[in-house]
Amino acid sequence: MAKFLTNKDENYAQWYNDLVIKADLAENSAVRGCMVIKPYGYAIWEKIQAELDRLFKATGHVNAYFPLFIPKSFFSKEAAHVKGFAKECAVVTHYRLKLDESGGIVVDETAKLDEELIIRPTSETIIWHSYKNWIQSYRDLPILINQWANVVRWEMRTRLFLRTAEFLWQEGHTAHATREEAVEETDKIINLYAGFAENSMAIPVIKGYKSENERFAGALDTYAIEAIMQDGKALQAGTSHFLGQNFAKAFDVQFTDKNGKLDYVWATSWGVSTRLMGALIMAHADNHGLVIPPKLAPLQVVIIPIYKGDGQLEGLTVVAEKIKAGLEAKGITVKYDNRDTHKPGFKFAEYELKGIPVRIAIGPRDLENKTAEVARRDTLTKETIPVDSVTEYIQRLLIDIQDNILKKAIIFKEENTFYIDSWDEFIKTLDDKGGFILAHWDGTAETEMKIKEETKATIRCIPFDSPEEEGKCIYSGKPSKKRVLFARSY
RNA sequence: CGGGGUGUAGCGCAGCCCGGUUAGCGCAUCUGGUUUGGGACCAGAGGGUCGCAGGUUCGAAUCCUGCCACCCCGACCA
Repeated sequence: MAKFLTNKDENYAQWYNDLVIKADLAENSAVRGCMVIKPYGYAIWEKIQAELDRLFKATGHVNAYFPLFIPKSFFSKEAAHVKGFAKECAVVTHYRLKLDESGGIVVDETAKLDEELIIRPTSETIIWHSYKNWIQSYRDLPILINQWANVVRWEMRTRLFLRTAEFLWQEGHTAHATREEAVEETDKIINLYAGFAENSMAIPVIKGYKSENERFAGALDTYAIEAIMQDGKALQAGTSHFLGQNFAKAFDVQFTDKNGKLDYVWATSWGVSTRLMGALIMAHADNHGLVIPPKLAPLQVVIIPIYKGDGQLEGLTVVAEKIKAGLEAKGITVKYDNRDTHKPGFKFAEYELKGIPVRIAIGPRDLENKTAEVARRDTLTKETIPVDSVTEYIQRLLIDIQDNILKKAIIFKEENTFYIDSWDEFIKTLDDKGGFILAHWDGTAETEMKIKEETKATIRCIPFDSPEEEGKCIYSGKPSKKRVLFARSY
C-alpha cells in the first residue's frame, strides 16, 4: 500500500489528486487554473500524441499550425459558436506594458488594440478564414488538416488534466465537397478514437451521438466516445463533429463542383485533449499508484539490483546490463536503476506509484540460480524466471498486461452498465452504484434538463448500437424507441 | 458572482481563543557512519520578512482594521 496516497475507496477525488502529484505527472502553476505538466506526465502525453499522430497520417491527414489569437470579428461570425464559447474566452486588449511612476509594470493604455484578440478556445473560425482562400474548386477538396495546439477556456473550477483553463489537444478540421463525405469523415474519426482508446489506452468506450444540449456549439451533429471511470462516473474522451455548412456559410467558403455549380463546403472538426491523461489514471490506477498500459508507458521495464555492500553490485550489473540489452533489442524501453541512495523497497514502491508495467529484481540468490524475479504491475504478482528466457518472457508479458488491463476495464464497464426502466430505480442506481445507465428517453430537451436538475445525470450519448425497441421514457412516460446512455460525468 | 474556509521552513501541520523565553513538530534536504530480497537506522546540521499594509501595546504569529492570494461547495464546462 502506497502510504502517501489517499485510499481510492475512501475518497476517490482526493486519491486522484494525490496520485497526479505523487506520481509526478503534473502540478498546479502560479496561474490559476493552469497546470505544469511534469516530465513524466508529458512523456505519457507524448506517447499518446505519437500514436494518434500516426493514426491521423495513416488516414490521410496532415499537420499544420494556425495562430493562438483570433480576431474578435471572426469569432462572432457563427452565431451558435459564439454563444457556446463567449462566456469562457480570454481576451487580449493591449500590446504593450510600461513602467509607472513607482517603477511597477502597468498596461500602457495608449497601446490598445483596435480589434481585440480572442485566445483560441478552439480554432474553427481562424481556420475557416484561411480555408476561404484555399478552396475554389472541387479539385481543392478534401482538406484534411490536424493541428496540435494549446487552447484556453476560462473555467471557474479546474482539476489537473480533467479540466484546466489551458490545455493541450489536437484539433482536426476538414473540408469536403459533399455532405456524405463529411459525415463519413466524422464517423471515421470517432472510430479512430474508439480504436485508440481500446487498443492503446486499454479503455473501452461507448460511441454515440450527443443530444442537442450536449452538442458542440456550431455543429449539426456531435459524436462522442464515453468511458467509465472506476468511481462509476462517465468521462467524455473524444468528440467528432459534423459541422454541415455552418462555418462555410459564416466565412463564405464556396467551391465549384464537377458540374460547374457553386456550393458551400462541408466541414468536420474533432479533438482529444490532455484530458485523456485523466481517463488513463481513473480507468486503471489503484491504491499502489498508476497502472500504465505497456503501449503508453514511457518506461516499460525497470531492473532493480538487490545487494549487500561487499562488491555484489558489480556482478549484478553485468547480468542487468545483459537483460537490458536483450530487451532493448526487441524495442522495449528499459531502465536499470542502480542508484545506491535508495533501498530496493523504496524503488519497488516508487515504480509501482509510477505504473511501470514490469519490474525485474535481481539479487545474490538470482545470480546463483541464474534467475530473475519478474513482477507485473497490473496484478502485483511475481514470478522467478531463468535469465536466459527473460527477453521472450517479457515480450509476451507486456502483451499480456496490455490485454489484461483492457479485459479488466471491459468487465468493469459491463458490471457497471445497467438497463433501467423505472424512475425510482434510476435514482436508486445513480445514488447507490453510479455507472452507465441505459434507459428510455422521450427525445425532448425539456425532459433531459429536468433529469439533469433532479439527478445531476446527463445523457452522455445516444449509442450508435442502441437497438430499436419499444419503451417508455424513464421520466415522462412518453413513448421511446431507443435507450440512451445516462451517467453522472466529469 | 454567491456561501464556507485557509494563509507559520520545500511539503503537511501545531502554536492564535487567553499577547510575554531563542516560533515548534513530522516529512523532505545536507554531512558522517552503519545498512540494502517491500518505502532503513543512529548522530549531527542547515533552512522562517509567521500572506501584505496599517493600528493597539513596553512587547504582536497571537488583538483590531483594510487589502491580497489560494482552496472547498454552487452556477458554467472537454
